[in-house]
Amino acid sequence: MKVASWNVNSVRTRIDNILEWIKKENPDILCLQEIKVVTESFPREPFEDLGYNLIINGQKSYNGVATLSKFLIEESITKIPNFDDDQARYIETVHSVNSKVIRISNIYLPNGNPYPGDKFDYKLNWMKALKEHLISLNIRDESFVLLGDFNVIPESIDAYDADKWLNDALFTIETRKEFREIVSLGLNDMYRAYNPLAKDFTFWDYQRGAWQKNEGIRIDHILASPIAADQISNIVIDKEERDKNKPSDHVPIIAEIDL
DNA sequence: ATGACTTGCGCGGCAAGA
Repeated sequence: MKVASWNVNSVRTRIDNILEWIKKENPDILCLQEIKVVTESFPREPFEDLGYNLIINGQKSYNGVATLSKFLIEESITKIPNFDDDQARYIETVHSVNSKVIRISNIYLPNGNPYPGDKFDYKLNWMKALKEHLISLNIRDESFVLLGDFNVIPESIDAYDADKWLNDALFTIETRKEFREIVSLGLNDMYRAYNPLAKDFTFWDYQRGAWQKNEGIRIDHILASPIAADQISNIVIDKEERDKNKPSDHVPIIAEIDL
């Protein structure tokens, strides 16, 4: 089955692109970030018509995440437990697939700029709360995938020019340290695992002709527990989507997972 | 280069993104 993540930068503005992409890729589970709409106004029907069950965690104007699944969603939560968050950035779901299960956390991790400042502190606190929650889950003992827009450039190879990002909240040493601590709980960066030396990106700014100059960064990730990693047989970044009319500034990342 | 895009909100021009 295909599990995908995509920061769509407004689900209502991007609806035609998303539906066209779904018809092309036919993902079984699709995790969206930055839907920029309240839950009640999410355009449910076109997705339900394509056979998806929906869990939506929306917010007015900013943020918001949605998880679409062709499978039965047995459990879902829309908050990181024990973390008081007034922004819609998390959905955790358990999907029942042919009598097997997979747990998926769909995240829109805070941007954190400007650095330093309150927004950066919020980002680090959010990451620490996520880490504490992942510790409480026994992710080493189940098929677990953590995916979404991390707003983290893990290593220098993940930016067109890392020197330009040294004091940015996406790449500061504190951000990368916290990311490593999350990975160290037993998660694998699947795109990097399959492409050890690739300088590939998932985001290109709308400004300065960044796409045309390939000045991108890799900040959308699919991390997998050991059991899930063994179930993943391929992972791709669909950069062609960035060339479409009225694109999101992020492109989808898709994993092939067979439970 | 102080900007440069794009979106939501809401109807003028910010805030936020990364």
